[in-house]
Amino acid sequence: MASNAIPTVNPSESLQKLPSYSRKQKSLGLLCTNFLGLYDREGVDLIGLDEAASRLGVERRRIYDIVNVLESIGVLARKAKNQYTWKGLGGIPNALKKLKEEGLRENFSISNFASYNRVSDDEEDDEVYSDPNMGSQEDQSNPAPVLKATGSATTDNRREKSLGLLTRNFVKIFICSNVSVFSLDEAAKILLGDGQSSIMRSTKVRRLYDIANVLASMNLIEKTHTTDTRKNAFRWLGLREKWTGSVDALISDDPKKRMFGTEITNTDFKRNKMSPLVEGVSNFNSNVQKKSKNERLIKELSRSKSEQDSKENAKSYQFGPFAPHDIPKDIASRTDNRRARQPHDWESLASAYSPQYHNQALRDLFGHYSEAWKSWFSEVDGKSRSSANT
DNA sequence: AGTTCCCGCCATCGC
DNA sequence: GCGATGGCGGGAACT
Repeated sequence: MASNAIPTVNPSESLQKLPSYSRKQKSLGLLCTNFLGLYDREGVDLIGLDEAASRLGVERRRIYDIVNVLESIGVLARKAKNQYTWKGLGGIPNALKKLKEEGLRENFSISNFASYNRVSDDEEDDEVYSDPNMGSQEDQSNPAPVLKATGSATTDNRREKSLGLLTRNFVKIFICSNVSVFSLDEAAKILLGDGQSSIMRSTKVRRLYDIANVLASMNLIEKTHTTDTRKNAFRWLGLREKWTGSVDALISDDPKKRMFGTEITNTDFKRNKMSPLVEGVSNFNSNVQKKSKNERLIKELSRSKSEQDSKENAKSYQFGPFAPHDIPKDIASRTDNRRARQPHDWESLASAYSPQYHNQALRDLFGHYSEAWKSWFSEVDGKSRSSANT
């Protein structure tokens, strides 16, 4: 009930005219991008949540959000209170592979989810649990019990709704079905198990937006719309030719496609009120701009990119932003990738998969990932080839 | 007006 | 208790 307090505007700031609040600058997607830009580098092993929060200039609460989905994707692993182990982007392939196996073992294999099957979930970290599969008479009988009304196991109940679990299930929907486009509403419907609708689904959808935004920032999925309806939806991109055209991402003008860490996440004001002082932000900025040995590489990349720039517009597809960081602003905002919705030719894209690094530096940078990518790609992403669906 | 989704209150968890 | 987590939904930005 007691809704938020009143705006409480600091008099000294009131004259700042309440600058145009930009929601985009505070998005989870951008935060995720910056987060990766900050930690996706050699030497990173442990990550403290407090540190991350201050360096990124955001509240701790937001760190929990992205960390939970990143963990589901295999980028991080919880180590202790307030501390995570950095596994890196290279951890994604295995995580997805594992999710697919789990998903197939569960009801996620149902194509199209014609009959939305309930999706209860309960495995934690593989071991410990004796049999998450096999027998299956535990509770398979009931059509769609979902959510135990009883507050018995509050812990389970809570975990059942966790962002992490939701993330994993969301990913499974894509990975395990032969459908690559889902609206969040559909996804919520599937994950909630047919039955009830109401506000419960809208809450779910809100969470899915959060998740989708960070996954989208990593180009694991992208925004589109269902063909039939004009309804907004997300398409699974998976890893694909992630590294092939990294240069694109490096100099992309689109925030969402820009490489990690190229833009500050927050400005000093909040939605209503103004924060007293930017402390964390200035701190963050200096960190992001920290001199990097990659800087030279970046320049080089942008150069080689411009050479083949012209032909790029035609079938341009934004490749993953999995790239280094600390790119100079002027370079970052150089090109105009204001491309219109390109007619996705996923068939050829998939079959045309062939890592072509533009130079030695890039190869060095991404080389250690390529193997895992390739092996994973042919396996997990195989479905996308046979179903150029919609 | 409908969609997207940030913000932060406050219930729970874990010690 | 108390700090760490993170569910949840109000409501503002965006379309």
